[in-house]
Amino acid sequence: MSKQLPIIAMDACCSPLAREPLSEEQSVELAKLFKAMADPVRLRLLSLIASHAGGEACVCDLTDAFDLTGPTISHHLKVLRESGLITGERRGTWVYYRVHPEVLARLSAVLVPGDAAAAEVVSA
Amino acid sequence: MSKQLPIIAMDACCSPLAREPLSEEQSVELAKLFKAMADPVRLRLLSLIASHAGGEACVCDLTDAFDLTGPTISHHLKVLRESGLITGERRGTWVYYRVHPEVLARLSAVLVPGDAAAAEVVSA
DNA sequence: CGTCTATGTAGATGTCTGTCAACATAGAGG
DNA sequence: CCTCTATGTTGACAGACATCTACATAGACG
Repeated sequence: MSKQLPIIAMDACCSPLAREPLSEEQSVELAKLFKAMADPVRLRLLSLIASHAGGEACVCDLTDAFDLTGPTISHHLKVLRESGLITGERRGTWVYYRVHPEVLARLSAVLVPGDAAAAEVVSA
Repeated sequence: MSKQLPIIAMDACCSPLAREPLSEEQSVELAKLFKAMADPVRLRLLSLIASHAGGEACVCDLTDAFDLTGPTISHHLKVLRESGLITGERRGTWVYYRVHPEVLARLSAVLVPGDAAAAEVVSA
C-alpha cells in the first residue's frame, strides 16, 4: 500500500509558470493534479483531512460532512489517492487518510514566481 | 471588456486548506479556478502568456504553439478569461492577453499553510 | 463460523467538456 | 466599399466524469 511518491509532482514542480513556458509533458502532469482538485467535494475532503487533528482523518469522519453516498466519497478519495495527493492506511476497522504536504507545496510553488518558502518545504 | 476583478478569488483566498475545513461555498469557488487550470492546453497558455516578454502575448503567438484549431484556442482562452485568470485587450488588429498574478498568488496561498510571501502579494 | 459494520468495486446513466467545421465580427489597407 | 487577416461564436459530437444502486471484501466480535 505504501506506493512510491507520485513521480507526477516531481517533474512538474520546479519551474514557476511565469518563468518559462511549460513543456507539453509538464503541462500534462500538472493538469492531472489540478484536475484532481477541480471538484468541490475533493477540495473539501482534502481540507478536512489536512486540517483534522493529527493530520489524518478516517473515512467515517469524512462521509458525514457530505450529502453523498459512501461509494461516491470512496470514488473521490480514490481520485485523490491516485493523483498522489493523499494516502490511505487501514488500521483495524477504519481507514485513515493523510495528505502529502510536499505535493501541495510543489503545486503552490508552480503558481508564484519566487516562492522561497514553498521551495524550502519541497526540498526538505 | 475590462470586467471587474474576479470575486471568485476574493472570497476563497485567505484560509489555507490545512488550517480549517473549507466551507461548501469556498470549495465551489476554488474548484472553479482549479478546473480552469485542469487542462494541459490551458496551463501552457497561461504559462506562455505569463512568461512572455512584457507580460502579455497576442493570440497569434499562442496559436502557433499548439496543434489545435483557432476556435479551440479561443475556447480555452475564454475559459481562462471567465475564471478571472487572464484578461484580453484588443489593440488594433491583435488581441493581447495578460495574467492576473494576484489570482495565482491567492491560489498558491491556499495550498500551503503559512505562505507569507504569497499573502503579501495578495494584499499588495 | 456467522453476522455486522466499514470501505471499496462494478456497472449504468445523465451531464459536462474538448474539439472541430462553418459562420460571424472587427480592423487594416487598398 | 471590398477584401483580407485575426479573432470569436455556434452547433455538433465523442469521450470523460460525478453520482447512484447493487454487490464484494475486510476486519471485529460474538
